[in-house]
Amino acid sequence: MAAKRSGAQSKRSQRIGGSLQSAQEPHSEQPLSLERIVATAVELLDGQGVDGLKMRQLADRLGSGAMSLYWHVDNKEAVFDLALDSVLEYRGPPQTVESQDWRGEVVHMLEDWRASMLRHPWSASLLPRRRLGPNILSRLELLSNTLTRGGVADADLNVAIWSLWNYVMGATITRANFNLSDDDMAAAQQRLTRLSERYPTIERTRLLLDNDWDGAFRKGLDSLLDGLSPR
Amino acid sequence: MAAKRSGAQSKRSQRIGGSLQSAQEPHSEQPLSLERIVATAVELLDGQGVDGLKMRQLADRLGSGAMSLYWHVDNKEAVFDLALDSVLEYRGPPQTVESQDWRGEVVHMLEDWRASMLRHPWSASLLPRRRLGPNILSRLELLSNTLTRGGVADADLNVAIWSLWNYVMGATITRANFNLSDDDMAAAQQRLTRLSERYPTIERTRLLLDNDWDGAFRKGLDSLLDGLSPR
DNA sequence: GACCGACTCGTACGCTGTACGATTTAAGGC
DNA sequence: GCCTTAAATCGTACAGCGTACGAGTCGGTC
Repeated sequence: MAAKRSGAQSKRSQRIGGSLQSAQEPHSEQPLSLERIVATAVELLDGQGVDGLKMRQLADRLGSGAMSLYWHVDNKEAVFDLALDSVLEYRGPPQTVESQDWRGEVVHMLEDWRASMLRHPWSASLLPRRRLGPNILSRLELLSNTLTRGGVADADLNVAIWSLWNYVMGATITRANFNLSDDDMAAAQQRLTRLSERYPTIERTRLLLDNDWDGAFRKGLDSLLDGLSPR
Repeated sequence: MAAKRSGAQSKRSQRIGGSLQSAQEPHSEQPLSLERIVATAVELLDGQGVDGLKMRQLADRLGSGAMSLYWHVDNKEAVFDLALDSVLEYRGPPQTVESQDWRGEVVHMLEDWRASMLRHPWSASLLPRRRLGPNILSRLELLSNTLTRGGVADADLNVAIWSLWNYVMGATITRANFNLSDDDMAAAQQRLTRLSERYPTIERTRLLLDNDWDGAFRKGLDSLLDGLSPR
């Protein structure tokens, strides 16, 4: 008669810190642990996407029975929460960046944020729907500090933070879901030219085919920071 | 031997235009139709959210068997696509807005976009993952035109459009998923003060409790437009 | 030995989307 | 009237999902 633990998080709620890599050993005789579960879930999510993560498959990869997972984890939702947060750690700006350059630090952190999520495309669509984990809160705290250091008044701070958040989230979610294989590109091209008389302008500027996503992200971010900076 | 239709869209692919209201008659003897299916799907989505839409329940509401839906619709994904696009129609700016005020038109269209999605919160998280329907493309076309009229050069146009798109999507998705009941608010409050020494700045400015979402959206949008406007 | 908590997992249940094929209904042609 | 054909409906069935439940295993302590 094993008593399932009840509260917010199973007793195995240690820190999920940084060392979450693991080779792709399909099965192994190591004991189950939160760390292994989360790391393997991330692998699976990277490979199959959000809908591709099944508890049974996750257990298979770990060499265990499906129901064993539930000793370490409350339910599938919790797996998502943990996997998401584990992927969003931020190590801070490189040492070459001096603390004078607040704007550079903001850009660096946000580009790193976007890059982290694009490395795990499932994380982008997941993030807005879930409780903000410690790694996310840390990034917001850092952003808040840096902006303050840059001269943004307290009264304008929240608007600035949310504007940057909105921009980064929108850009990353859009990019992560725009997985353009060559076939897709061809299809989009065809579709567009077929509709060119109905949407002449966006066809002319090739809005949907413009694929310098990184550059566009950076430019838009610059514009937004221009608009937000104290004048 | 009924031949299921194959191609892109079942033969019932008429325009889904504007008149998509329907009272909440739980069952009725009217025949099934794409329009009724989509309208009822929207009702259900509004009430239960994305995960709450089940084909059986949808059929029940329509007073039909579950499998009857599949004559009109390829699969559940198609229901999502149709429901999403049906909700994003734009009727254009009011007549009081004169064509001089390009920036006002942009703001109006984008605020209407956000409002439409917040009226159907499921649509926000759905949009980035799906093919762009005609109503969305029309909005992009309009945006493109208006910006050009406002003096944005072709070379900067795509960056401007995507920046605005990113901002609006990020803001709307975030807002739509932040459904703060009073209980949630209380919980967040508690959680924050408990963590106040770890995240002092965002606690001080009450970032997560600031609930003037509409005002913040407008202010951030203004800043972004400031940054994007030709100097 | 007895006991106990930590942990694992086989089985089973209810629910999902939907393939398949039988059935009903509507519309013409004669 | 009756026959044929296509459009539309739906009952049944199946595989796959998350997970509740309870039995089973293991390694310490007394």
